[in-house]
Amino acid sequence: MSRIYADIIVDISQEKLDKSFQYEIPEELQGQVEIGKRVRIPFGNGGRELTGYVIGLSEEPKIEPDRIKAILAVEDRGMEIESRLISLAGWIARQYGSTMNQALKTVLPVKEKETAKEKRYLCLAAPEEACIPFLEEYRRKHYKAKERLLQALMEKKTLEYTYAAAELKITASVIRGLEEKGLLKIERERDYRNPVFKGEDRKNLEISPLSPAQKEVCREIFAEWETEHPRPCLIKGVTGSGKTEVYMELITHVLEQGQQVIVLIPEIALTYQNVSRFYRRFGDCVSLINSRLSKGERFDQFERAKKGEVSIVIGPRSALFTPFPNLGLILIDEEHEDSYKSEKTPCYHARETAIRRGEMEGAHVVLGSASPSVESYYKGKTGEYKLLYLEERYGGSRLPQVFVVDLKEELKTGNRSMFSSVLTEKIRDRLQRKEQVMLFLNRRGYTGFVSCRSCGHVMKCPHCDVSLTSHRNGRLICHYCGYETWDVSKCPVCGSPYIGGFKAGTQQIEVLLQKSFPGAGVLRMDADTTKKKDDHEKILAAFARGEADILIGTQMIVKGHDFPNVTLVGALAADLSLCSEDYRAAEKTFQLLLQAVGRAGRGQRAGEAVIQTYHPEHYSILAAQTQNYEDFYQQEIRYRMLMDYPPAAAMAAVRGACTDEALLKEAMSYCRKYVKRIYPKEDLVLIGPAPETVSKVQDYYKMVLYMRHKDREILVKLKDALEKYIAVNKGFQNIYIQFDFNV
DNA sequence: AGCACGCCGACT
DNA sequence: GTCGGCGTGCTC
Repeated sequence: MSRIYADIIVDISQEKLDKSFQYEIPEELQGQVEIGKRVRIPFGNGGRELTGYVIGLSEEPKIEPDRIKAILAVEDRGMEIESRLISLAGWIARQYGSTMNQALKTVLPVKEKETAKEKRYLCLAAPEEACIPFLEEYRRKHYKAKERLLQALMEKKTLEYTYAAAELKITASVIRGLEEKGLLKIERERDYRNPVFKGEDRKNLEISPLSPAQKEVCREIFAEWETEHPRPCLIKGVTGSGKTEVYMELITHVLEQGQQVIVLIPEIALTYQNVSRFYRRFGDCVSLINSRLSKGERFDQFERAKKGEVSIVIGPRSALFTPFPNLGLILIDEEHEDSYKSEKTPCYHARETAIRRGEMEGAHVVLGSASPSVESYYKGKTGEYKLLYLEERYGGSRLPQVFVVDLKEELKTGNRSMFSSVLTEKIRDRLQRKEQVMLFLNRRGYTGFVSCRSCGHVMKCPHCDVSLTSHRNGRLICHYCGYETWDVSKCPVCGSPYIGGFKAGTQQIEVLLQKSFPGAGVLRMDADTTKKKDDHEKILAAFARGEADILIGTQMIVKGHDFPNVTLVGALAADLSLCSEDYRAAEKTFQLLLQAVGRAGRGQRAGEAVIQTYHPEHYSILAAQTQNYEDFYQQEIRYRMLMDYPPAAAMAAVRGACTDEALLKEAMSYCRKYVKRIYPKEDLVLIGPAPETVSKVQDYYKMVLYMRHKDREILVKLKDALEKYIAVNKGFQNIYIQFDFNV
């Protein structure tokens, strides 16, 4: 009879134990040990007892069977919700190519409990005079580590444990030595945490009745929920159509069933102003999670959720893992926002993961956006999601009027400045009327593409249809496939010498503005002026109070806040993101422009927007001008299908990092060769390896290999195989490989 | 993380 | 020789 072994992750708070261990299941625990269960296990030589998580069951012992120890006990405290989250972690690890340990850490804040709650400090336990003889003794005996530690302790009195370990290279045995001499004490300090939520005045609670359109959307969603296999619902609702009222109605319905709700909002929109409506409507059962919360505070919120003290959690991406015992609904607002995709391994996408969690726990998923991501809208159109429209703006506010300025024409008339004549004129007009202006410089993805200022031609890769990036060595490089060519001094299309990178920052614009409009109050918002956490809000608040006439900034300024007195929005160079080297460039450009344009004239006054571009004929610009999402989508999906980009096919990235460039290059090309060897069929497209957009970070060179295939499962299998290949190959020892399934 | 093991300088 | 610190590697 073959034995069954349990694969167990020992202690997820320990980075170094990032692998699973096999344990025997003793007779009396047979049947109790399942995936996701918490178990007590012996670990290490000292017979140390630890808690582990069962992540799998296997029949084959991986090491000699006599070295395998047995599970001591199953913790039944390990509630159902945790085991569900652990299976979700399993899915994340598989889907996004991370280790189980990394996935568990993303999903379970539980284990951070110890570290966040109890910070360990090393404290000097003897008076300084008493230490000096020891210090001298250590110096004499060349006990370098002890000397180092004691010296530091005498200077600072207390040290953080982790700091001592990392910076002073102190090991546990050294600390024990000093402790025995009575020179040092380890203090565990509890982080006392205050509750986040202060009671909100609910007296002025008024529930506005739903409009017929809103009612209809709710009715359709409820009808979908009644079906046997409810699909995720996608509400495409223009700004001002009252999506929030619909959300409220859905939430109320779910709460009435005794279930709980998770509301995801992009981090940037997670302001008090935005969530206070939820407090007013639902009161104390609402809990807010944001990145300003410490890990401990976040843990407390999760704990409250588990105990049933709250039933609505509002937060960013990470709030998705709130351990509600009976989750009924996950709402994702502004579902197209890219902050829903994690940039750390596992690079999970909150939308996909929410849908998975919904399936597993029988919770509904509702997505909302004024301009859904191409992927989601595609799924809506093909029936994978239920698509609902909320197109009518109430309050009758009008769409802003949008002017598109061709910068090529401006150049022809001799205007080489950042401001077209139309925009200059309109700014002057607003200043006179004491209305406000927002100028938006889209620098996302700007990495030095090369374009002709005369005809607008952009140097593109002949293989990938993305912009080439100019490098200091005088070469133009494609970051998708590595194609290289010489930089040009003349436009290959029209012969104009006005070809080069677009170089302008918000700072230069500020200077230019002050020159052109002396006396105008200008506020600038970019990475420089928002270094501290609150700077962002402070600038916006100052602008809202009318302390400046013009606000210039990067994409930060177009998200979130409404300014009723803003009647003009200018997008200074809409192309900057259009020409980034990313197949999503058009989508991102359209999204940003649509949002920017939407900032104009939110109050009673009619708004205007000016889009300056070198590509007035590009569909993303045209669609932004008419503010027509449908037009944009039709063009974009055609392009994606034609080029086999998602959602037509799945893409995965293999990202490598190494301090040795040559070694990295070789290793990455081996990856490519290996993948090609085990999957030689033509339907797999390999792109690269090529340097990453930012090709060197802190002495680490970075390269990426893209894999594209119709079937995501194939990519997952290839990733698994590649992972094994990398693990057994000595040549990969100093190379960090990361997988990203959501390119 | 915690523990054992083995290397190497210092001192009997 | 031996004592003991300190780095390294392993834990199913």
